[in-house]
Amino acid sequence: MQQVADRAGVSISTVSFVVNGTKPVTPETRERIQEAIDELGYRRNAVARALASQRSRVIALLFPLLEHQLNPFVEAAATAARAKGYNLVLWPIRNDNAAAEVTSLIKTGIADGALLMEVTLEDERVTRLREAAAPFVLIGRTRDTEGIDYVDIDFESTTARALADLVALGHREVSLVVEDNDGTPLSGYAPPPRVEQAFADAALASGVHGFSVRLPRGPASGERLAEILIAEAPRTTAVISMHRDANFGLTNVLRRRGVVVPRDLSIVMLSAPESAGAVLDPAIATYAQPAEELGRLATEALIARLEGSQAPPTQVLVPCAAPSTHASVAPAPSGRPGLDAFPA
Amino acid sequence: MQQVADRAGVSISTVSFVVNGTKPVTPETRERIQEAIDELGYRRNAVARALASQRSRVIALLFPLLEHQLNPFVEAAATAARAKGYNLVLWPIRNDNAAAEVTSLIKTGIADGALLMEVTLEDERVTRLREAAAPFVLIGRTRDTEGIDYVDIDFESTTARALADLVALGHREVSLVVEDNDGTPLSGYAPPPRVEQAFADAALASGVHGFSVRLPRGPASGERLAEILIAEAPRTTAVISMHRDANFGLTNVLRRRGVVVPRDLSIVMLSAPESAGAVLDPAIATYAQPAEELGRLATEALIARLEGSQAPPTQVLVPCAAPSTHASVAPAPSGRPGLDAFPA
DNA sequence: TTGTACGCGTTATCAA
DNA sequence: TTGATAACGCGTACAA
Repeated sequence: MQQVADRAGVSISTVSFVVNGTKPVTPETRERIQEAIDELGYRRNAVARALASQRSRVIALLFPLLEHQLNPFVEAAATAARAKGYNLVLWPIRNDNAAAEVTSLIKTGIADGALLMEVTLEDERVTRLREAAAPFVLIGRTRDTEGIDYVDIDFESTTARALADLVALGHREVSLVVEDNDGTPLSGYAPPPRVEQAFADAALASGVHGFSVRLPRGPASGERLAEILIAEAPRTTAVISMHRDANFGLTNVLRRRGVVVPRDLSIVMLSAPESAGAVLDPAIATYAQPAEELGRLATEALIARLEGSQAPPTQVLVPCAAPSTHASVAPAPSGRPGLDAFPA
Repeated sequence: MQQVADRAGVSISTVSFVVNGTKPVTPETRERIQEAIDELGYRRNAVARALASQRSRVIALLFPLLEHQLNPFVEAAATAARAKGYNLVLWPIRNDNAAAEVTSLIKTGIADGALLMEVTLEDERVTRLREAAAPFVLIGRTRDTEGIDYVDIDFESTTARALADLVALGHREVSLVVEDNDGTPLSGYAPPPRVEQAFADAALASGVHGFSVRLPRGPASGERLAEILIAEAPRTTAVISMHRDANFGLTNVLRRRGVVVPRDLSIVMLSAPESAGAVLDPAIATYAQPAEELGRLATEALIARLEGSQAPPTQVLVPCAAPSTHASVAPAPSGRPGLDAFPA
């Protein structure tokens, strides 16, 4: 602030008046000050402001820990942070001006570091945080993870595990469905291709015939998936799904045609909330995403950095948990006709 | 801090050493200081600490605004707050020590005010915030709302509306299912009884025969509901559901018995996320809870108070939105046999 | 082991 | 309309 004042040839209070609009200032001096601010990239310090004004400008969102209403990841992160004397502030960020958002976050002193959700392969927020020299931890991974702290779901091992579990039951024709984020704001989101690749690798390694489908989000994709399987992979005896909305439509169509899950077709879900499969009939076996664990690990890793840890990057992959129900999984039916043989 | 120091007969820095464990202090003096702290209820000011130590101890959780991963209410609140220069910090709170939590929140200067989620009829957080003289806004309502700012769902009008919509289609035997939170941490949660009451009133007023069921959470409740309806209210031609988990089981059982939705039975959901009904087959008509609007309104009301507004309390009730699909609703079937007449 | 005093970056009061 | 300066509440060299 003093630097701005010097540069504009005014006193520090005048700068304050301009920044806050507290008192009238001549247009000319206001302009000079604004220039100085821009040139220096000055941002008022939120902490000092809070101390001087006796107002933090922070709103607390009190939520009872008993009922899991919030995203479990967020909840775990908030809890882990508080356990270590930190607070978690929500920072919604529009991708189109990640730059400004991130620098302001750090320069104003609001936060010491950041946790990044929904990381894409090339994530601008990462660039900005690095420039700002602010510690951060990714939930997910960028393409280049050199020297970066992250925690992510171990899609590779989870996919291999899911396939292996099916293979152990005699399945030899397995289909995979993932979400297609192309053309959406989430394009560049890594998990779907990662799982596709892992699926292809694991299928090859275990001599399974793998069939892979990408479908956009939305409930319509379930029925579409059924059609595709019937037309293009009718010998499929098991479906691995990492698609939020496909399962309902899929099971509905199958049921109408007389395909019985799991007798005729096994279905498992990958990396979904634990509760996602429970509502279906039969309950879908779900390799549940370790949301709480990721939230906790990420937060703890970040706090370690904030407290000066110079340890090598935390790069943790957590596999999804094994299904708690197996109602949707059965041994591969021998001699089952192709799905296309069931009545339409 | 000075007061603590005086009372303990030491200097202010010694107090700091004790509070932070920065330097060794004789056990005796430490004890004297601790006593003074307790007696005075001293809590170190987080803002001053942040300024002096150059560390805010705040972690930012960066989430892209594009993908609605978080609770829509929370997201809307965070966004509305930032639009007005405030930040939203997540404050998970255990009901069993709401007192300590809330006072520490305010006394440490971390937050200027609070938003309360999952409000119960007698909510200790409210008592504490009042004592602390901190502005707050409820999402929901306590029993006594005298002078309290709140925004809530208008369960009364939404329930009446839902019933009226069914009545207009000729339904005269309607059943309601709500969640039973008795014996759970959420006991004392107001919405279920409110809706029951509104349902009873509206049924009476419109000459409808209303049947009402309470069931605990969990997927098992859907099948239980079906059994109950078949046994106790077989003439029901429409179900109003404000139960998170009941619909899947209900439709599954009905389908197995040959009951066709909506031909034989109409189903609507009350106060659920907009997407909740879309996954079923047919999609369940949903009176969607106005989560974003509540988040925004609550935040704006709180900020108004923080900025000194002396206006009378904001007490807003927002009805749920009309369903965007009606696939699960049809005119009441005339001459349909009782549900108990369908094959088991 | 304890105390003194300065600095953190603002806001706000009062004077000019 | 602008400037000087005292808070704001704490951390921490440095001194004792």
